[in-house]
Amino acid sequence: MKETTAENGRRPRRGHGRPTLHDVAAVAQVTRITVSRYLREPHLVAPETAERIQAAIAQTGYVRNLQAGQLASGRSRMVAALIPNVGHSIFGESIQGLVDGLRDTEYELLLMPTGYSLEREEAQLRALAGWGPAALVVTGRHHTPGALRLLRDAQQAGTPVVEIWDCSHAAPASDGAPALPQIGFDHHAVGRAVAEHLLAQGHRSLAFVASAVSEDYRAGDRCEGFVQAVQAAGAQVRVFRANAGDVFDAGRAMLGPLRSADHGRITAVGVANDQLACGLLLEAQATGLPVPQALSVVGFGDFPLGNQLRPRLSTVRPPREEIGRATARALLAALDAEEPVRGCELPWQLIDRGSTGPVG
Amino acid sequence: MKETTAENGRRPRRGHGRPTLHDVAAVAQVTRITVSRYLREPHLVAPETAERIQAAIAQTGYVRNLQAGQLASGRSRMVAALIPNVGHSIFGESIQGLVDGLRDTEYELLLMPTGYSLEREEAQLRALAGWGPAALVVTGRHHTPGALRLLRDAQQAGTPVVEIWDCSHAAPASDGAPALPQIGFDHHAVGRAVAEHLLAQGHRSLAFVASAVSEDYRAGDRCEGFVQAVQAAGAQVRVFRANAGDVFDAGRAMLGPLRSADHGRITAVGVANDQLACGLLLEAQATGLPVPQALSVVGFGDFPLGNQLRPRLSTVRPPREEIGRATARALLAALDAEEPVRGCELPWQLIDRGSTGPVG
DNA sequence: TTGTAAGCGTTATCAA
DNA sequence: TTGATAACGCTTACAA
Repeated sequence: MKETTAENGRRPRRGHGRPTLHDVAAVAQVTRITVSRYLREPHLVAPETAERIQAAIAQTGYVRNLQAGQLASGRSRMVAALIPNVGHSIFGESIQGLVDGLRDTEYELLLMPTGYSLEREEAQLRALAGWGPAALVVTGRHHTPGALRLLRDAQQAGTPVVEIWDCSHAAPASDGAPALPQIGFDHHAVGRAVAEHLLAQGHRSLAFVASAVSEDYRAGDRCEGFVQAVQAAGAQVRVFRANAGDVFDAGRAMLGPLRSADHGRITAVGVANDQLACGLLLEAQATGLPVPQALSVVGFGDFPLGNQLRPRLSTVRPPREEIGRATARALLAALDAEEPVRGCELPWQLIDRGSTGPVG
Repeated sequence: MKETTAENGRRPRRGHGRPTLHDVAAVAQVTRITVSRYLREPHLVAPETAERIQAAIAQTGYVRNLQAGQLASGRSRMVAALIPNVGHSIFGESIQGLVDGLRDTEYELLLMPTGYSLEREEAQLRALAGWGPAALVVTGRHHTPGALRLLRDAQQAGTPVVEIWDCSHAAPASDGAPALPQIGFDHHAVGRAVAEHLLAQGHRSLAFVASAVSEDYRAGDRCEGFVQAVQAAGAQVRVFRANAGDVFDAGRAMLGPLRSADHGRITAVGVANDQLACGLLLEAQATGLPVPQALSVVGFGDFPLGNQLRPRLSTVRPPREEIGRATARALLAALDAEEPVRGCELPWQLIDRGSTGPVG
């Protein structure tokens, strides 16, 4: 049975009624501080004492109160990560990497979905401030001015802060403040690479299918990079924006407009993500349009489905899981050294499969 | 500029050096408790005082320390949810529902992925105990004995606890303890319904493709229900287990064994999930096997892709998002009333599309 | 409507 | 190796 501070089994007016350090100390016949020390630095406690304390903990069913510990020490063990959509497979693997990297450390991961809304991100950050997280992870480099202020404040107070899934070589913010550390890759470069790959195959009239989620700024960067590379090469490019709703249906629905635009001259298309691209491929299949003979398609994300369709979808494989792992490593290092996070650029890969080919 | 407690700008030996209630109170020329009261119950503070406090908060840049508040009040505002795989679309929507349901309340959601491992679940619960969460959400009704003890202890201490994604009418645990409240549906019944649907179409030789994730007990329940219903009808049934690895490939790889088993007599198959089922459909498409003429296929999950293939995949639509919403509602009600969570069974739906048909 | 006193359960600091 | 003391920042109970 548990020994509780309260006389009867009911919950006391204050506190939770569960055993505290005090209860354990009483049973082990030492003082609270010795028990606390045993929990934090067992080697500083005499073996016999440690044994008594161990027994007392088991007997009382004591559970350490992390809240109180954090208040007293001023250190938090909570790493907060703000992710647009935790259910999205692409972020799911990064989260998995973060979780794996943080496992067996003293830190816990607090995940908050922002639903691709910068306003929600700011609100979450504000709520988070009261929890005093040990470190902050946000997605992307776009934030509201308020959110940016919160992030900078946290950083200046010594909290490691990092932006993931992005790595921009663009100029720093207009206010001259240094950019936050980033762990990810340059989406603009991805867009350029996709375009250059298609241009090298002889395509001169291209298109990009943008995401329906206008606040997916990373997809926006890829689109921009694509467009700039095409224009730099003196070729034609048009941008289409996918509809909201079922993403496969949205992809399917793009085929018609793509075919009829520019008098049917478009021969290659970059797509914001693999799901849209798969929709496009499925529709091409259904209507008998030969891919890549009539239209080359490149997606983004390397979702498993793309490799199942015929032709297989050419795509870009982002370092999905590695972003999470690298973030965990960088955070732990920063926490340990009491330094800012050291950001890094991670490699992505253009995978040329059956859905792309030379003009003709 | 910020007013800090510390004289210089550096971090003090203890504390975080940020403004506290005390600093705000000094500026507003009241005592701490009045500021605290203003934050919790503004209507109990005189309008003029409130105004001064408001200004003082803005001036100092004060952020409430939730940790300290929780320690003092003995109440936590953290709802913890243990989910097998946050990146899985099926759980993603439930999480979204939970988030939506908890938004604009005083509670925060702490998400922890367990990776379908019961051991990890127990470890997470143990770590969580030190945080004193306000409520606990776990996935499914299967837990290690240790985890079950932690859940029961929490429940008895007044913490709302709920199992989601399951709703079993099976007998309670062998130790006679009452089952934990559940919000979800009966997977056994889903398996039975799928089998009965196929039996009603005249199929007499059936199969079930089980998940490669053996710790997905809910898929196991569906399999069991399927098998029992077939056997109860006096028909034949075989169970195949999918390979690990790419889930589409695993589904594809099942077609051969399914066709060759039982001298090629199997005419209908239930599948653990839609991804496997889509793999099966893609392979049938690739090998020219007519579906449903030669083989009827029913999946589970109603993933968007199933509706894109031809024929469209028949499936079961689980109340994905509704589970999250209902959980949030039930938790808030339980927290409010200081009662155990009221579980509930949610409806699912068998969706008959093109991949199933009568024998022949 | 505001204030005083006394914690909440832990840890940092320094002394023994 | 152990302990006494004083925080950490906030809230409850009760008094004025």
